[in-house]
Amino acid sequence: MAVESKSDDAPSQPGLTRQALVQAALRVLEREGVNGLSMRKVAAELGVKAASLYWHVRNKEELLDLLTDELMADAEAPPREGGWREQLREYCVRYRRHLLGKRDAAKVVAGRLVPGPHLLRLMEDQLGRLREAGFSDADAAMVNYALGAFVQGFVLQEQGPLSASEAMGAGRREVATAAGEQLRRLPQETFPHLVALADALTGPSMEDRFSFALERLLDGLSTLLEQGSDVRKEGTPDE
Amino acid sequence: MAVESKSDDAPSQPGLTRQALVQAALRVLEREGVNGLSMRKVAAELGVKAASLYWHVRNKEELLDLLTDELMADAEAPPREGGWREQLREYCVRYRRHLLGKRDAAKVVAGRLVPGPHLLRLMEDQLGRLREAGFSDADAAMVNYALGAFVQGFVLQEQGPLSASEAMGAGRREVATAAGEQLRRLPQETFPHLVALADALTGPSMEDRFSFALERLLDGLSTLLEQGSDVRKEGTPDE
DNA sequence: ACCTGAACACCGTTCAAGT
DNA sequence: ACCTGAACACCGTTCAAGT
Repeated sequence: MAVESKSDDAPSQPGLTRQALVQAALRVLEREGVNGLSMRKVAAELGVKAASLYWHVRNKEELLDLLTDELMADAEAPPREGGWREQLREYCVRYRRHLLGKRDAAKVVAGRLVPGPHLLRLMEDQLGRLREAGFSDADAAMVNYALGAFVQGFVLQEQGPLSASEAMGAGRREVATAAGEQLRRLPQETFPHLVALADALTGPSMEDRFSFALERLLDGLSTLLEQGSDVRKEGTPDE
Repeated sequence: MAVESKSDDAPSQPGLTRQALVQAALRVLEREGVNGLSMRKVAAELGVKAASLYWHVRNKEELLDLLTDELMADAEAPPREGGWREQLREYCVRYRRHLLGKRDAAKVVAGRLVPGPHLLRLMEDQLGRLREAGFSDADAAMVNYALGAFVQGFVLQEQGPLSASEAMGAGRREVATAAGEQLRRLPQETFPHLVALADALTGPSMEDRFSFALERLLDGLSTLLEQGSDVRKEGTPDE
């Protein structure tokens, strides 16, 4: 029963830690992108063989879960200044910038709902502000989810290559104007709107598109708050 | 110079077509999911070796681009009934259902902006309705993009495993209530809101979350339409 | 308890060679 | 023009074996 007979003086904790794995994964991600992020490379980054990782982590999925939370480690909540609208806007703008700042972050995070400790910290803060703003508990929870999904979904489009196969080789602007050309060349009779709106469709930057959608969403939340959150009923739209 | 000397009576076009590749890819996707979708399996599905595919397609990315459009082939625009709001709502609801109906569709489509012919058809239709509803050209284009990104982003969360590593083995409801338990167990002092809103956060179904976000967005579009689309200015929020 | 060697069953892609 | 064989350089994961 004397299981702990190892009387080494130095703690000499196992060379590998879950934390170390995640940090290594983070470096590999930054250096090689999500497609280059392999268990073998993470192991190599730690001077160890791939099989070793499986002692600390069930599989790659679990490592990606941990990595997802680590990506949120240095995300910051906005200052508590201005109304709820400014604060929520800043939340989304910062979250977007944060994801854009880490290579392929959206692709790692997307569709991964596991809330790690770092994300919980941010949720706690945002939920507090939503309740203070007057949102009901149910609405606050919904808004919190909606904003997260919104930003993640948006950045995912933004971070993926614009035109897939021809991502490298041409700048974003060039690809966009080329797409505009293509739309304008469509047959007028069957695609009148696409032809007419070619510029409007391909002109705006990702930043523009994000702001647009964000302001619409915030307007929608304004409406919700004005109505009082329990007056609303399904099936009674405005027409 | 007599290049076409093949005088076979039957057209006997090359056994492989891009169309055939895409159809095979679609079947593999449905059968094995996005993780099982490999060039080798697609080739096998066609009774051919993997190397052959590269005659018809630059690489896997290009095949995925084609597949993305094929996934939209049987998507249907909603009936032209009711106001713009009902129609846009139906658009989003149907798009979501359509993606949910095809295995891992969101994961294939997500972040792939290349608009193929099938998507163009839908865009043309939706842009027409947006203009009729009174949206400016610039706004119509933005709304079209925003709705697409919104639904895709949402379904991506929905289609991915709820809790990553433990996706299989427990139903969605079970995982959710377990998550609720976990939230309720957090330290009250540091996470008062998470504890208080544990039910509100984990209770609602994905359907509920989608509807909520969608109605908020539609409310925001209402506001835009009422204001007149060029009155709005940046930097003059409601406080 | 923690790490390795070696293997298994896969990948995407290229390219000379066949027809 | 279209397809194959064979190879290259990888994957994630398992598991007996080492220490």
